[in-house]
Amino acid sequence: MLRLSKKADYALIAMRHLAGASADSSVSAREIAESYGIPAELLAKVLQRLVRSRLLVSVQGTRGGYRLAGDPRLLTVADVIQAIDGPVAVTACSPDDHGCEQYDRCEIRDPLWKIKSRIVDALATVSLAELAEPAPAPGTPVAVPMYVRGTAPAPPQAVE
Amino acid sequence: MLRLSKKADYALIAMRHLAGASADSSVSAREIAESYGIPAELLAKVLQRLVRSRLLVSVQGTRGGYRLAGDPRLLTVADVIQAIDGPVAVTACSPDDHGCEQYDRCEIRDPLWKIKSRIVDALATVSLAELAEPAPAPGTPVAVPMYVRGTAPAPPQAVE
DNA sequence: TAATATAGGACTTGCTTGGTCGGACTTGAG
DNA sequence: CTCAAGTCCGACCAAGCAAGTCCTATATTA
Repeated sequence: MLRLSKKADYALIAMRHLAGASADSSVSAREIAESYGIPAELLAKVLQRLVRSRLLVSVQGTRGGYRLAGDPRLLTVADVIQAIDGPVAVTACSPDDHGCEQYDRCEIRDPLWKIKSRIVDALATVSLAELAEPAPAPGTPVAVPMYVRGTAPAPPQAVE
Repeated sequence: MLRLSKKADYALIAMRHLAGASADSSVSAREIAESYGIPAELLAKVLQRLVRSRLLVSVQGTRGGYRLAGDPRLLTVADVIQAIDGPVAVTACSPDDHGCEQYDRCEIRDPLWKIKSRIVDALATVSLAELAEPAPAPGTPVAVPMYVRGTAPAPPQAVE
């Protein structure tokens, strides 16, 4: 599995949309919802959470809406996902919180935590700017290392 | 989130345990379950699934149990997780199956698929052998690229 | 044959997720 | 000042899924 939640999907779609919009106009939740066929009330709640996480700023009142809170080249997919779904965690336990029956007997924590940090890394290396223009011309400087492009031949095993 | 299921946890714990056991003796489900405080019936079903996926072989009857089906250096965490939770998928849709309302409007698929393949990659580069000996002596040859060790700083290169 | 394994389907339960509703607050226009 | 459009935000509901239990069948050994 490892599927991310629909709310996270919606958040990414909206953030990408806003990354494409001009930086000083605000777009309403309803407008975005209609563009992509997303339940408006739900998207609203998602956007509110993004505001609370300081990824968006909201403009209240008539003709209000949302705007990115920062440079789309610096906001990453990881930021969005963590704002919605909470911190990425592969295991039930973390260095602080041993929320697991077999914590003391467990021998697989450490390697899994390493894997987790590689996953966070994968999420953090894709910026919203990249989402907004999915086919960057070769040589376009996008504040991100290049190994993210080049769809990883997914080594030995059957990926599916 | 991105949390993996408890069944997958149990599977990894069991597989690691078996990777540590001698290769020609079989270990029963109950034995493993008791070692780690895992519900026996549940673990049994997990192990059965691993047999069906050809990661384990089972020995029936009294003093039966389970054995790894292959070299622990070649079996990876990705294999185990995919056997239990099904193919890793970050999005609801895949190149074949557009299982999503906003498939045609959606612009974030491709980058997310790239991220997915990076995640699979992270899972596939950790072998059961590595799980079994979490602190490999420097220089130990374990059929796996070395950038997986060296925890977090996430080396900005290589991958391929 | 008795004891101990795996194999596997059916079922319960509790939490999470997706989605809805209704009210409070903000702004802009008359 | 007041009203309407629109946003913010918490509470609520329902369906689905994951975790765990139970029960039966089958295989193997002593």
